[in-house]
Amino acid sequence: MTTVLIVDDQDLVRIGLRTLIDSEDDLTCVGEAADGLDAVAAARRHHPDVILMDVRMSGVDGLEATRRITADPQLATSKVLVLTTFEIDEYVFGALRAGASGFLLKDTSPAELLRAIRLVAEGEALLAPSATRRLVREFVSMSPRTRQPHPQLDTLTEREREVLCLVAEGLNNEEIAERLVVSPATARTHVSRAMVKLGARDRAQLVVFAYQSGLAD
Amino acid sequence: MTTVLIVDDQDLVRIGLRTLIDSEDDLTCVGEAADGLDAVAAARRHHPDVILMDVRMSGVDGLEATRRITADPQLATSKVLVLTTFEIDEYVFGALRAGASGFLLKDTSPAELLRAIRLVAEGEALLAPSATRRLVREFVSMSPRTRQPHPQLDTLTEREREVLCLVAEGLNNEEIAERLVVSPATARTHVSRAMVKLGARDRAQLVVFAYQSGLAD
DNA sequence: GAGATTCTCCACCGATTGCGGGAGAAGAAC
DNA sequence: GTTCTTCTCCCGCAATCGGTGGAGAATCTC
Repeated sequence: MTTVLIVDDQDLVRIGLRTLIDSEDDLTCVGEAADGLDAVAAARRHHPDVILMDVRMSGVDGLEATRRITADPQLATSKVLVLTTFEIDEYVFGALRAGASGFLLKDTSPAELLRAIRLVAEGEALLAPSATRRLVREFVSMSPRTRQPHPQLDTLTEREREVLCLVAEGLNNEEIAERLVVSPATARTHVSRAMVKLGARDRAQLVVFAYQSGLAD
Repeated sequence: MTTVLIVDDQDLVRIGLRTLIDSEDDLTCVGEAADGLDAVAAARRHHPDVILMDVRMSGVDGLEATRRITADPQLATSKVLVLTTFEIDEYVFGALRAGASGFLLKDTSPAELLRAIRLVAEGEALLAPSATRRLVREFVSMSPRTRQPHPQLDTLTEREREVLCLVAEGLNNEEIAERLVVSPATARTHVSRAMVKLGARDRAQLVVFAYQSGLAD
């Protein structure tokens, strides 16, 4: 039997969800909460398998409550499924960063919602399709491969790129020389060439370039 | 009517998918391809709404084919739904970075697959639950908020943090002074203090710190 | 073999930088 | 009122740094 905690500040929504859940043989609603503080307390009391969490609530909101719940080692077995009327990037990403296992809109069909509860209880994750789209878009834009390396990087020789990496670690010329087992003069030459090619005045600007081009992380 | 292109190197899989799709009133299979090159050619010929794409194929694989298709402005209306037997991070993330709108496993139920095709055709995204979990985990670990700022950042005064940001832009002391409308001597003092507090020897090391602490991007 | 590229090293010079130390003014905290 | 913090500014010194020019050796290309 999968136990569910319902968190929503609207009585009607809670009643509807409870009715839906209790009508299923394998699901049971073990509690309700109307705000974030209640939610955390109820979660500690009941240790539900799944917590249906609304976002917009007075006082401690759903995202903060989710953070507190997922941060609590005692509640590691409780999964949070965020359920909201509004689909905003901030909500979607905030919920996932807060540790939510799922994100659905309230206009989801009852069948979908029940399926989501079961999936989340099994440890899987599930997002509304539009939320998935947002997440994917964000993921792609965050991906390092999207950040194509500056074309100027190709003008550097192999050795110069190597030196650039070391500069980006904060090493001075002497340390670079040690690492590469060359004379300090050589290290300086490479650094100088890299600066000319990349239009940098400083080694500091080299570091900036290295990070922004994705050479360093 | 939603048009579908099936790409898979196994005849049996293509036959099964075609039968499934053509049995639906609102879906029709307009073509098949057995490898990546065929897939791109067939897509250009038929402009399908949705392309079911296998990953593992000889020659040009599904991910590369997906990249070529999504990179083609002529094929902007075609959505790619990746369908594979193996769920590997590399496949999931690679598919999304390549521009896929969906990622499903071949053990998905026919009903789910059909639903996914319709959702993708509508411009939504859909992932297998386990793929969603991987994506969410990756997303959270990539998120800047996870990368908590170094505690040493708090030891800096407001002004010093400000100066640090400018150093991280590659500015020298004089330029920093101009920006903040103070004398170069003041800028140098702030930079020096920041270096002492952060244990940096160079302004280059300051830049490294700024990027790694998330102060700069 | 000639030419191009790359990696290696050196010398010199001026400029910026980092370091130490000092100091005044304004505001907050006690 | 005193103390603390922060922001502001200055001087001098040694070190590193960046710029310029030159040069030998190895490798690869044509």
